[in-house]
Amino acid sequence: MTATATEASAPRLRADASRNRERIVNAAREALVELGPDVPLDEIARRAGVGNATVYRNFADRRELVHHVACSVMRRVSEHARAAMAEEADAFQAVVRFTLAAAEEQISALCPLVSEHADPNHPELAQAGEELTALVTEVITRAQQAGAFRTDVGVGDYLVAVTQLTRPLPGTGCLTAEGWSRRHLLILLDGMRAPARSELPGRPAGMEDLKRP
Amino acid sequence: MTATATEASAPRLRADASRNRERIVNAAREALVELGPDVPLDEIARRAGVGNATVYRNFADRRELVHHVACSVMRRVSEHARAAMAEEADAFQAVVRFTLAAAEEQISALCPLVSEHADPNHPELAQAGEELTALVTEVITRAQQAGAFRTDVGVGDYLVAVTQLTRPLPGTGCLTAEGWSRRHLLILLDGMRAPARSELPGRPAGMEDLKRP
Amino acid sequence: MTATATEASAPRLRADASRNRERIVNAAREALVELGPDVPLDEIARRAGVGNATVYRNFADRRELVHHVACSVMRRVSEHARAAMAEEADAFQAVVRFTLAAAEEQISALCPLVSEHADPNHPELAQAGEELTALVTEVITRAQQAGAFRTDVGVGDYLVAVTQLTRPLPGTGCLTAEGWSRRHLLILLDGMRAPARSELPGRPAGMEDLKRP
Amino acid sequence: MTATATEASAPRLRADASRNRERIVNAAREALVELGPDVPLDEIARRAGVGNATVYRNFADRRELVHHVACSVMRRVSEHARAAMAEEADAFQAVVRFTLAAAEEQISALCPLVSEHADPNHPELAQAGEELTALVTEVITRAQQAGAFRTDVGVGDYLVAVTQLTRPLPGTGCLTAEGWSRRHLLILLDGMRAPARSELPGRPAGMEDLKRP
DNA sequence: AATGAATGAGGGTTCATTCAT
DNA sequence: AATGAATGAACCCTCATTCAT
Repeated sequence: MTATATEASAPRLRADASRNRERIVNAAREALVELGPDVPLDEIARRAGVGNATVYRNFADRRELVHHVACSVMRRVSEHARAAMAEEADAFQAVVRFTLAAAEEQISALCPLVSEHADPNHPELAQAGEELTALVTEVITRAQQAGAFRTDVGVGDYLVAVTQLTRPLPGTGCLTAEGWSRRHLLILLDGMRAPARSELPGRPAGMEDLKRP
Repeated sequence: MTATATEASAPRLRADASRNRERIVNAAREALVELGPDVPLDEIARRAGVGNATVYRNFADRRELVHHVACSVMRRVSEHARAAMAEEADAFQAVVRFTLAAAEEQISALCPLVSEHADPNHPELAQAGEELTALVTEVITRAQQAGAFRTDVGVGDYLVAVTQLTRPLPGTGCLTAEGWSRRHLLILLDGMRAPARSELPGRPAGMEDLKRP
Repeated sequence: MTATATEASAPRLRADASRNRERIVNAAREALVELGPDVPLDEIARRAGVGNATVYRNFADRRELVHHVACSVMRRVSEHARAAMAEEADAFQAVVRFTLAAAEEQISALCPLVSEHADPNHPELAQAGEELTALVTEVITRAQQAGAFRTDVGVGDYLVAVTQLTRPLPGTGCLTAEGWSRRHLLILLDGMRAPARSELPGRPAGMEDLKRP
Repeated sequence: MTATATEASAPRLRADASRNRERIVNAAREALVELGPDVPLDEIARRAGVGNATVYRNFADRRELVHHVACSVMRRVSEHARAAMAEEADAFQAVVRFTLAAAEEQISALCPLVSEHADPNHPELAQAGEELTALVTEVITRAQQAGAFRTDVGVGDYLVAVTQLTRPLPGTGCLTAEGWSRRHLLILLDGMRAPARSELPGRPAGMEDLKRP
């Protein structure tokens, strides 16, 4: 059994099983963004073109599925951060580019899911989060060091505000992301440019302020 | 006075019944903001300290309860708009004051409810919405005419962006409103000050762009 | 207190209370016939123009209300039996007349109620039933003794068959009684005339066969 | 064979699922006849030996279940009509045989269901009804043409009267069908024999008179 | 005495999850 | 391994009945 050898280390999936897994995660992302966090798992199975039990074979429960969807999105957004820093000469322009790219991934639509419907302490999710966090921090810090980004605005402020502005508009499918959110993000970023036009209450929020007890 | 007028049509409520009705609406607002639009009505009843059927006696179904919660909040926010215009000499400062006051009413938490869980065409709700809309438009327009507010930002832009920034942060109770949203709102408003610091794509969104087919 | 004297013996009702009682019984009969045995008591109260609790003040529960409705109808039908025998010379014609009169009282609509929703052993109901039974038996027996009514058909047969034919036609309000049931009753009665046109299985059913264990 | 054809459109049921479906329909027929049209679906599930949700998997709601029960019974009764005409030489005897056979299927118990608890316009139900109607009309018409059946009694009269006589006696399980209804049906049929023994008010009711607006 | 309001138990229905094929 | 079917828990809502005015 040559196959058995590899199975031991990381139970390597059969080709079709692996394909199913991916289709489920993609279907889940779409369905979650479109129908919200309470979308029936049967609906996800239907979109993926598999039986509902197959979802459970791959993901023990909803939390685990959400977990993988979140990891997947975070990794893609991290890529955007790397690309923005590598390819944009102007530090503030890198912030703008990254912000718009992240918005298109609808990363924010997944935030409600993570906190409520997945375990934020899971190592894999934590690691994807930390990597993303580090990259975002770098993007922002560079712009601040270039004197283009207000220093009374922290990375935590940036992340939460951007997330909020790109969340799907309530009673709609999710159309805002495509249509308006670009305008609103740019307005917000204008407000984040140095010099500051007003005095903010409280202190700049860092990443550590996002942790919840 | 004004309250009595609103409910004048009903044959006059008994003292205790009236108290219950109010407790239910208040419990509903809290629960809706805290647990989201799918909060079980039994939970609302529990918080209000009444049996579940009492909720149904007062409000035929979830839609009707949401309807009343929404009307109630809208009226209070309209009051804030009037006060801001009456008491603030500086036109932009009126925008700031109104924005922060509306945020504290958590009006944004109710938007998802109205669009999905109530009938936006109900006369009472429509009227409350129109009154609020007219007032917000006035607040913004005054600031624009004073040369303090970007003219490439419309009332629709303002409303959606502010709504988004004040929505309860997903997997949390709702704490963001109190804590951070003030900072984010002020940053956004800084981005809305004239002169514009960047060029926005698309056209300013007016109130009419909020209507959905 | 001249009034008090009479109250002692049989707690004589105040004029308005007595009127209410009667209105409730009448509303109940109508509602029961029209909407079926599961009609909400609130609907009966509404039709009677009283509060729902007034129904309970007069009748401890649904069973008791049904009880009184049944007694009331039975007494009226008994009157028809007496009148038919007194005023019809032909014995079979007395059967016909009584049958049609009873049908118009919709007595049959109430049978389902009595057996299921009231206590058939209650003295008052039992007595009304016995009186009615005795009268019907007399009507039938006279016709048999006159040689006009099949002797292989018993009073029990007659009662059940007539009851069935005059029950409200299922998915309708109750229209059959008025419209068609006259025709069907007359056809049935034609089948009951002597001489018999066929041989029936079993034995003639008497009143005693209606009792159920 | 015939059964398979009926359900041919569905992608093919698993053996156990098919068994369950049938058990549910049978349990439903029994329970509906015994407890009436308001029988809790949980009771039906209990009798069928399945969980309540299984009923919903097979039949979207009560209406759909009733629909299938009604179709099933109608088809069986149509068979009786065909058999009676094929095997009985005497035309009136065919009426008698068919009537008793239909009674044993307790078809009448289902009438209240169809009109109120199912969609009488559903194609499948409508077709089953039309087929049955045509067959019954033929059975009666043949007897009339043979001079054995009153011509002042229409098919509509026949159907309604027979239906009423075979309905389960109200506050009882349903025992009357087996026990007494045979006697009453035969008496009624005696009344329908030619020549007529009395003059009926109104006009003979045809099938078209059963339709309701 | 009579009312309007409050209640709790129960039915219909949906959905996450488990089981048998 | 993958599927379709089965399940029970939870929610919404109604109604008989009791309570406070």
